[in-house]
Amino acid sequence: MNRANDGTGGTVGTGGARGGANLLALRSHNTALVLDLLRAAGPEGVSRLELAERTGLTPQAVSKITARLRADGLAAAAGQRASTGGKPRTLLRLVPEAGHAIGAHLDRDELRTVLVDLVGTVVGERRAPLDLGAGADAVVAEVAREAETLAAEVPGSGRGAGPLGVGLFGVGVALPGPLDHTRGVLHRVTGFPEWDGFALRDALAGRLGVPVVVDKDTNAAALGLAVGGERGSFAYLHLGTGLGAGLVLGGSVHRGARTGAGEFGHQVIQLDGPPCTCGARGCVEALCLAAVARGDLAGAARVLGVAAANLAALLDIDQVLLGGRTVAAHPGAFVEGVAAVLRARAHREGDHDPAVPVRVAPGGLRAVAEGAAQLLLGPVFGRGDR
Amino acid sequence: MNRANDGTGGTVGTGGARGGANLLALRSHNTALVLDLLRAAGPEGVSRLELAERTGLTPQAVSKITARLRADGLAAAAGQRASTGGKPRTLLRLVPEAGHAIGAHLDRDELRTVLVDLVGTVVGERRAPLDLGAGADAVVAEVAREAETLAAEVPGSGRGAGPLGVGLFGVGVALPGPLDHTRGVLHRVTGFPEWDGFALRDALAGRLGVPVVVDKDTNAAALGLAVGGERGSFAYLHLGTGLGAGLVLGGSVHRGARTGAGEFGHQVIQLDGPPCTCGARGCVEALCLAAVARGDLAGAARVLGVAAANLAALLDIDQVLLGGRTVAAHPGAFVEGVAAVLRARAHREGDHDPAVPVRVAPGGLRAVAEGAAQLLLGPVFGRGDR
DNA sequence: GCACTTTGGCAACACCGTTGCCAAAGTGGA
DNA sequence: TCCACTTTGGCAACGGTGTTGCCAAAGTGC
Repeated sequence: MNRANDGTGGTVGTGGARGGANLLALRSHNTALVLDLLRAAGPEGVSRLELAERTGLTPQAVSKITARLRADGLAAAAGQRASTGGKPRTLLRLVPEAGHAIGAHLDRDELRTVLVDLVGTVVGERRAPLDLGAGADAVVAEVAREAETLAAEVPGSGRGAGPLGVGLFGVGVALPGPLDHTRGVLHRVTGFPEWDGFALRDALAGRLGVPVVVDKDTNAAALGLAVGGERGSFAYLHLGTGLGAGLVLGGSVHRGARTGAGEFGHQVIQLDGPPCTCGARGCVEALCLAAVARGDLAGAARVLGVAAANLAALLDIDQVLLGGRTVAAHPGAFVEGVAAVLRARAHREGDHDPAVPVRVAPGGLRAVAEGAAQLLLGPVFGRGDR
Repeated sequence: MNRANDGTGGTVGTGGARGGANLLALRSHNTALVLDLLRAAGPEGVSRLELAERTGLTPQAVSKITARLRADGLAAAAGQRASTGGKPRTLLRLVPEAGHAIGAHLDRDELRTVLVDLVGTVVGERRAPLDLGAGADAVVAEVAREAETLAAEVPGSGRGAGPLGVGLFGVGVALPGPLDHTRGVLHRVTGFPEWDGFALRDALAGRLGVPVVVDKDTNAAALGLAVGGERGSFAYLHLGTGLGAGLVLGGSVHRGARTGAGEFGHQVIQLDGPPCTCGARGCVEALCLAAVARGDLAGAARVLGVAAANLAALLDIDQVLLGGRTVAAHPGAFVEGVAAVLRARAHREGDHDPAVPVRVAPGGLRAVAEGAAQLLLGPVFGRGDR
């Protein structure tokens, strides 16, 4: 009967101004909070009282919210906890099949698409070669074809399916390069000027008949990690054919006003250093990739570490996560090299704070595609834009 | 009768978890939104319908909220707009005398305190020499004395005055160096080890009997600028005896989990560059101050510009604001030097985006003290932590 | 003087989380 | 086996939010 999320996201107030909130927005907010905790709890489930404690809501409010979710088929009972002297707590879990989303990762030469259920589990995956030079129409057609093939696996789905509770939420598309996340328009695709200003979101949405969201690959990966359980604030550093970053501050992806945030590769860390393809001198990307090219992994990691330490100090983040093909090829060398720089910086500046931890981002080469799917699922759990 | 803000700030849910919202939180949120627009409108005022349009609330909701504010004495009628064929719109404005806050700026050798009214106008100011070496008790006593002298100017105020509608909201204290904003504890005061771990907030609050908030000088200045009308996201770069930054992202100050964000002076921009006092090499602060010391203002500005361009690219901010004694001494040279680097970077990376604008921050040497007062006033207008 | 437009308050309403209450479902001791 | 006790969680009533429908008030313009 009830809708857990009607898609309006509360009162509108379009534009830059902060918006007023009404009762509908209040309900969506609290419902999203509960859904987020249900998802985080996994198949074991959580009790109502635990949800109440962790949201700050009263137990009765949680009961009302979870009753709606159960009526909508989004949540279900999952056994009960051991008694502590009274009636045992009933555990609730999210129903994974209650919704799905598709994530598409347009890499330089490969298209990777995944079908993800409501809890974020990948339940379908496809890979296909990609040729951006074939033109926008051909690429859009190819992405649509792959998405439709995957979508056919969703029970009761198909084009035009409802937004929630059954079928497909939509398709998230992640790709490198500057673009406008809010409008879904590409600014520039390096090496393929015919893509400049292409309205990818509308083209794909018009063809598929489901919502489409477009974002930078690094932002998608960062969102996927944030939804996947990484807490607090962190930076996802992606080292592949280029170098970029996705920033998560306070649990939300920071994109900046023009989706330009995370421009990490062209951070200058060597005044008057070697020239970069961007025109500047001493960019991390140029220094790092040059070191990789000559086989100097320690040098590449050190350079990356210096830039990561700059970022960590500037934003006071909780951890640094590394990903991308180049990192995947030599994970140990990069993690240790970057961590060494962060340790040195922390010890020099004061004894109070421990060094920012560095890890390889979970998810591997599928992280971007999974994150792309979270562009649609995230808002359901309150992980939308900010 | 009614309280526009009861200080609880909605449901608690202390800790890192995102909190649930109840009706009280909803009301505070919308009330803060309306208050913020009233403050931004200035003495001319705004009409109810304009408030409704800009918040996304219905006119009737705005009427209810403004009726409460008028009953509380926070808002009042301010004439009416010209008719457009019907009943003319009644204009509403904030009552400046409805509340005050004190801001204290503990600089290296000077204590500057300001008394600010509800709309942010400075209505009192004091300056006194400061000697951090005199010990915590002496400094706390001195700050308390200055604050009490200023507070005496508030009609109907005094110690223990109510939090809203009459008297003093509290005292905001801004000072350099690492500290814990949430607990009001100093970590380290460069050159004065006896201050390590001093609970400044509690010491001062206990003595004055009003709420006290402590923050870094750069964060306070950035908050003051954000409340003072600077829109969107920006960085405030403070170049005085040291170099630091305050970051405003999406209208709110970004402090990071440990109030460490804005560590800008020790961004490394020259690998294996000259050693810095922090132990690292090639920090902007060392490079920039060395250039200033040898009279090379263009060089100092260029170095600052490189670091500013890194920051602007990483966070996709809307503008860069410069402040601090060194900038105040040579504003033209720094603004132009930094702007030149940002222009060059923008043109190299693409033709779409114009360069990030650079300006001298308004407020001058009083900006930090004014911002410190906003540490108390800001939350009333929804500009609290995030 | 009258028709019309526009503002903004009053009253009724739907619905949010909250509170008070109590049935259901367990434990543990007699 | 019974009973006192603890704990869970649903039902009902409640206060208070923004919303809707309605209309008096206050202007303009013919």
